[in-house]
Amino acid sequence: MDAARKYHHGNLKEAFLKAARDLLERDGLSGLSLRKCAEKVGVSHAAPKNHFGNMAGLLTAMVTTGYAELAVMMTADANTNADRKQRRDQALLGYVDFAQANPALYDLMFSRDRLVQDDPDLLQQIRACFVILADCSAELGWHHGSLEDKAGKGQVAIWSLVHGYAQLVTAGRFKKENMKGLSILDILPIIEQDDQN
Amino acid sequence: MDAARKYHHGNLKEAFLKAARDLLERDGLSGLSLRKCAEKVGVSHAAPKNHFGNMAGLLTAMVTTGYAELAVMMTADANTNADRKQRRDQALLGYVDFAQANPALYDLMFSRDRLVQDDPDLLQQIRACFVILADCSAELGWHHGSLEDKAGKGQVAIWSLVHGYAQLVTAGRFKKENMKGLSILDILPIIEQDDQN
DNA sequence: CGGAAATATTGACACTGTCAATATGGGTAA
DNA sequence: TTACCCATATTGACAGTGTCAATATTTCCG
Repeated sequence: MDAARKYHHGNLKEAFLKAARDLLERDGLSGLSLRKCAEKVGVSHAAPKNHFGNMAGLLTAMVTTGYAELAVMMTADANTNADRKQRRDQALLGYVDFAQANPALYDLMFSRDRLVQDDPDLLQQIRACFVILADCSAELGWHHGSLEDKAGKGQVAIWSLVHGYAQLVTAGRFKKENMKGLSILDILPIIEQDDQN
Repeated sequence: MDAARKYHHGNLKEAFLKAARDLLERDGLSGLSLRKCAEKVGVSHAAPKNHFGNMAGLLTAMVTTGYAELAVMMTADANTNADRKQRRDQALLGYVDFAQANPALYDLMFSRDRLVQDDPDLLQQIRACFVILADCSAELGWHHGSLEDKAGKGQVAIWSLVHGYAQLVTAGRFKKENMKGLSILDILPIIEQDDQN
């Protein structure tokens, strides 16, 4: 079983995902269609149905790979003997880098009505990213109130902050004069407590 | 010139906006169409073109009213002689309340490829909301670094946090066990510095 | 009263996602 | 090899979509 060349076309599924992603970033979500994907790959217009069922299935599969890549971006360079603070910085920087490199896909990853929200693979990849961010919040000196509150509130806070920042930056909602050479790491120290490491 | 009853239908423009918003929250963005709006209002399928030009025009007009309502939600009860902290809390709570009451519209308000991004009315309403949030950041004890940095970074931080929180909450991305009776005001103290008021 | 302008309708077109029916080819057992 | 099955891909069709040009209708105003 050669995974790359089998059946009629080869691994048409991955070809569709690649074509869809190209179209998504080039023309936006409203410029993406199953028929354009099929034409780009060179197959008939109904071919995607065999692999994804429908449009939501294709988008969900594409978004799932997006979360997997996001996790990679957050954990890159983690093998080096970096300390906890460096790993936290890398995760946050990687998160924002991913959003800026794939703005249309990033938006789609938080869409509420175009995805199969209860897809097991999707939920698993989302959870993996959340775990990485949760570790980040644990590295921060964010703890008010009781200790059992800390984990939940800290995770909510860190995810809210980095997601909001990423989405607003990619949407161009901040004035450039305020963002001159600014990064998520420059925002973080404003609102975090004095680091206790 | 009676603004409410003139020409053939009356103020068809507002009727379209109301119908579109109903459909948006009921069926999601992908379930909204110009033809359904027209049918709901009781006019022909091409009638929206006279008032909005195209679909992006309708969505942009609807989103613009959304930002105006968001500003109202953030400044409600501001006439009472509340102190600065109370007004800040009201703005943040109102922001999240709006998102939870209009989740589909709130998502559309941050869409990147379905709106006329440079529409003057839209930009004005966005800026009005941002100003209110900027005042919130000024009320907070968030200032690291030089004073001239404070305004820009604080605004970026507060908008990132509240937008990320609102979107993730409405998307159901947080576990309910972590959100038990939690509000944006419970998240804020975790990451803000000791209040200096 | 009558023309001009704003507003709404009609009909058409290309495009979309989806489905049923059909065709094609590879894998496998005889 | 041969024959079959099944995954895969194609074809044709359908309802629905946004958009546009041409036309019709109503209101406004001189």
